[in-house]
Amino acid sequence: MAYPAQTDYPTIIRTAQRLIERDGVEQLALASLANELGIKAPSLYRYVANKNALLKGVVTVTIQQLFAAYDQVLATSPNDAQSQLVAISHGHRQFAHAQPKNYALALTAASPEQRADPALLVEMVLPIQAIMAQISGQEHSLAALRGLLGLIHGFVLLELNQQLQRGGDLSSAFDLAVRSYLAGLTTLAAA
Amino acid sequence: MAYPAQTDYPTIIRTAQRLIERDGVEQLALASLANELGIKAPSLYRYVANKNALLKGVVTVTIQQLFAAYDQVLATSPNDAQSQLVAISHGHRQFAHAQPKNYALALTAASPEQRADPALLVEMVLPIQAIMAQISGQEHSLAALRGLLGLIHGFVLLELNQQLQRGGDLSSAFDLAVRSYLAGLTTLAAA
DNA sequence: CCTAAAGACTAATTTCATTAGTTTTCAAGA
DNA sequence: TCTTGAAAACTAATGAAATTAGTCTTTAGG
Repeated sequence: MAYPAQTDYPTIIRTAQRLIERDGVEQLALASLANELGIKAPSLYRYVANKNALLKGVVTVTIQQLFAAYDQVLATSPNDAQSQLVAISHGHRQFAHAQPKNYALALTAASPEQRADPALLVEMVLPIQAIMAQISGQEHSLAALRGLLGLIHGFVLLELNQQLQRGGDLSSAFDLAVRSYLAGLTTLAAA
Repeated sequence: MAYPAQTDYPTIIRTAQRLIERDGVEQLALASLANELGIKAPSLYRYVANKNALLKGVVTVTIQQLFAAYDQVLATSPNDAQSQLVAISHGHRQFAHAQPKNYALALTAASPEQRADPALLVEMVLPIQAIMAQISGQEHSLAALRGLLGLIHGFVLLELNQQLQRGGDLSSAFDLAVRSYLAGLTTLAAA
């Protein structure tokens, strides 16, 4: 009905993501974001309820992008479960390295109000669980999946937080860790 | 010299830790902390350079407590490497559950200025690496250690961030994951 | 006693998020 | 064409927090 919008929700989220990746979340002020969009801070409130809601939006999009990356990986990797899980692990890690700030925000948001809807996570991880079941058996597939996600996520976070600074090839350490876990699963969980 | 101090650095850190655990970091205002200590906010600046430095102090102490817990565990567990690493893993997880807010802060502090000195981490983790070497061999001990810490840390963090909400026994899933990883290591890294 | 400096206080200042109230633009109906 | 109303933005104000500046108070040591 009136007044042409000078921005929109997707643009706001995308811009916030960009600023976060460039300067860190702590530096993200609504005024800077608005400025980047060519509007004033209060105008943002037409689109988001408050700053927490804005961050939750960013977090949600980031997680969707992560799982889109999963799909990419699956589309171009061998058909056996082992290869696929290894490929997904590396894809996950690469994603995190490509946008470390947003990745960390998405999965370790301090305030519950900034976290993504847990149901989203569940939905997106189901296909992976199916693959995992081929290795661990149905019975242990949820537990086994949790272990793998934990391993990937924890390793990557330690990297991103500069807590693995003693040198050595981190990519091959990661690869060894994932393969070891999967190898162990086949002997333990299948038994 | 003069004027009897109404507080001191250790007390400030301990009190901050308590408030963080009770209300979350986002809620920690210097005014509240000061109030809890019976002083006014500006007086805190006698003891810490700024809020980031305060948080870094909290983070450092939390990590020291975590590794003290490691020592506790090692003192009362069997002598074989496998048992010790499993015990440490569970001890780590229990520590995180006992003080989730401080744990998350300590290991995922957003701002680098709030993070603990990386050298501290290295120093404290060396004994664990020695144990790990018995399983993985010297050559792979650093990589293997990184995988285990990642696994533990990631699993716990997913739990704390409410991202493992689909039911099932998380303790046994954790146990399975750790044992699988260690089992896989013996076959892969030792080979 | 005096005094100097440590330690605490009050009173700004600054930076943000958020709210209130107002103005502008333009689509649609008279 | 003119009016109008509502969406979208703006300016100005409020309030919370961290931090800084400047001042007072206590007491150990001379």
